[in-house]
Amino acid sequence: MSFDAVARVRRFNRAVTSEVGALDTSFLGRGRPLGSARVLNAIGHGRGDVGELRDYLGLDSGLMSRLLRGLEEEGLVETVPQTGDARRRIARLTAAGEAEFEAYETISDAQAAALLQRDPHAESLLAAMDRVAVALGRARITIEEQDPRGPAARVCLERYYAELARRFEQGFDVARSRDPDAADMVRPRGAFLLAMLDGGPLGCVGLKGQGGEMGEIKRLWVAEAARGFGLARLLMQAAENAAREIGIGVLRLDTNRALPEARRLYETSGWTEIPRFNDDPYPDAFFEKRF
Amino acid sequence: MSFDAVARVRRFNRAVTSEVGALDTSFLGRGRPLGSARVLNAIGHGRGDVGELRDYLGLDSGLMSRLLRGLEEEGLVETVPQTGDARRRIARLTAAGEAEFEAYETISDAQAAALLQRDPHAESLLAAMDRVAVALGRARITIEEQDPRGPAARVCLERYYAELARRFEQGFDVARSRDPDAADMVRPRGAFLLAMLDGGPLGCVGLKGQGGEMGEIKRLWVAEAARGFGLARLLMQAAENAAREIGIGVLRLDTNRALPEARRLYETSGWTEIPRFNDDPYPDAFFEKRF
DNA sequence: CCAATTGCCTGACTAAAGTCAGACATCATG
DNA sequence: CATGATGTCTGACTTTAGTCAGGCAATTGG
Repeated sequence: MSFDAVARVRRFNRAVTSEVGALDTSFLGRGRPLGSARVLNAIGHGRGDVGELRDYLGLDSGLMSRLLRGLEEEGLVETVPQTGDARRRIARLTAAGEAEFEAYETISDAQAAALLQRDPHAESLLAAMDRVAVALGRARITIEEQDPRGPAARVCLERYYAELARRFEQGFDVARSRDPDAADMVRPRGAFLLAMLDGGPLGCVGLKGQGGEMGEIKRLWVAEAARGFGLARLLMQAAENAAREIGIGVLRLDTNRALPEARRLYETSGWTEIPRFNDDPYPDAFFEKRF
Repeated sequence: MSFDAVARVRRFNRAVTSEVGALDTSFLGRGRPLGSARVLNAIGHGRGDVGELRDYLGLDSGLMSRLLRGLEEEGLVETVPQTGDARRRIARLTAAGEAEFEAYETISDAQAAALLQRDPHAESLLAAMDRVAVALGRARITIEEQDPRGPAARVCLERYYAELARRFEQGFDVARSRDPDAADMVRPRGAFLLAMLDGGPLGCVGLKGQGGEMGEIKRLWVAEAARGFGLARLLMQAAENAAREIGIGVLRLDTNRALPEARRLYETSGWTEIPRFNDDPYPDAFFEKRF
């Protein structure tokens, strides 16, 4: 590694600290101390369990309790005992709290949008941010099953199609391809899996079923920023597990020579090449796996 | 811009905040409140002037004064009146302060190194971090004249050569090229300019003189993360200004078709193509500018 | 040389953040 | 059903951070 690698990381830290600090102080603009604001936001983002909150924010139990009570007195939060274990408490936003939370979200969104706006090449900035987020948050990546028509899935699919269009010599048009029916990638027939980090998608794979024991893998894609971490393998694993649950015993897929990394993945994870099994104009290689 | 651009920025913010927070709390591990630690580090990084310090850290003058005195009592810092204006004061580290500062630096460096180490593709992570740092710190980029044999310059040149090797079909070997003598790129004969952000280089350009009114532009390079912001143009402008100061009235340069963005820059900033004027094996296009 | 300004310092605050010991209710278990 | 463990809350702190009004010395500009 070149001498200055560490210096480059530290330059990054410096640049980012001042930006993050700016966000913090802008939170103060709403007349609430940072601590309370952080608690309110964490609750708004779905962290209800008081213990989990304390853990996430790294606060002492006494301080946590006091902050919560402060928010309660403002009428922004209410806490109820957890059903099943009344020692634990769950905090949730009241209507007023929801409104206040939205105000903070608006501030954050506006700052993010402003940053993108003042950059002449926002797309490359976003890609770089994704890359950094993955490096820092790798441990938090999870595989989730979601509807292929949901927003996160749609983002993945759009980016997947765009990438195919870039990489195939003849371009790519979804309409000409054998686009699987969404219903075939939802239980009970199939499944659609997403790799998620902090609420946003990083990759996807579709398991298309037809009710029988045959299934097909479709739409395997990983965001460029998240490549090289074995995510594709994880997604495929999850898809195979789903197939097993659904009762599918034979999986097929098609691919193209313009995607050598995909081919390598299949070849090293138990797939065998078979003759063409469809008339889709794009693929030129076909694989099968039984289990 | 796709629907989720803002969401991606916010995911980045979240990932980075926890990392930065971790650094902050690790600073606390040395038993000093964050405020004092920040002052100590700012001084260590060469920010001596008390007013500048206050400005940089965004602190009230009273608080600043108190923090400084605290550090003085610990024997880490001493302040002396500025020669010329005894109202202003300059803070500098004592030997003990230097040692303490180094300890903080070591913590930061170790965290940075650990981050790189646990990433399977550190080079791409660094590139992404550079890209983000540029986006956030664009306003802080400056053009500085430095020795072409200094560390920052050497980093640039190495990356420049590596890029030529990647982009030229026949590769690139400095030894075979007309490598300018460093002394020709230092005053009084020439100059070497760097685009700097937060102490690290983002690009460079060499102005090679021979004592006469002819000069040559060499080694124009901008880090990939900083392209598209007009840095090359700024560097060229600075080189021309330096040429004017030195008494150079005619500038030449050579380039290669494998670098179309360079060619475009020359064509749109007053350069005219001329016949080959040297026998370097790599260039295939030659330009001149008079002023 | 006098008045206004500048740069830093001090004292006297307030607010926020963080700590710690114990109280209290609830839960799990033998 | 007694016992210990768990999760949250309360009260009584200390430490940091931040604010504001003046004070003092040095400097600047008539």
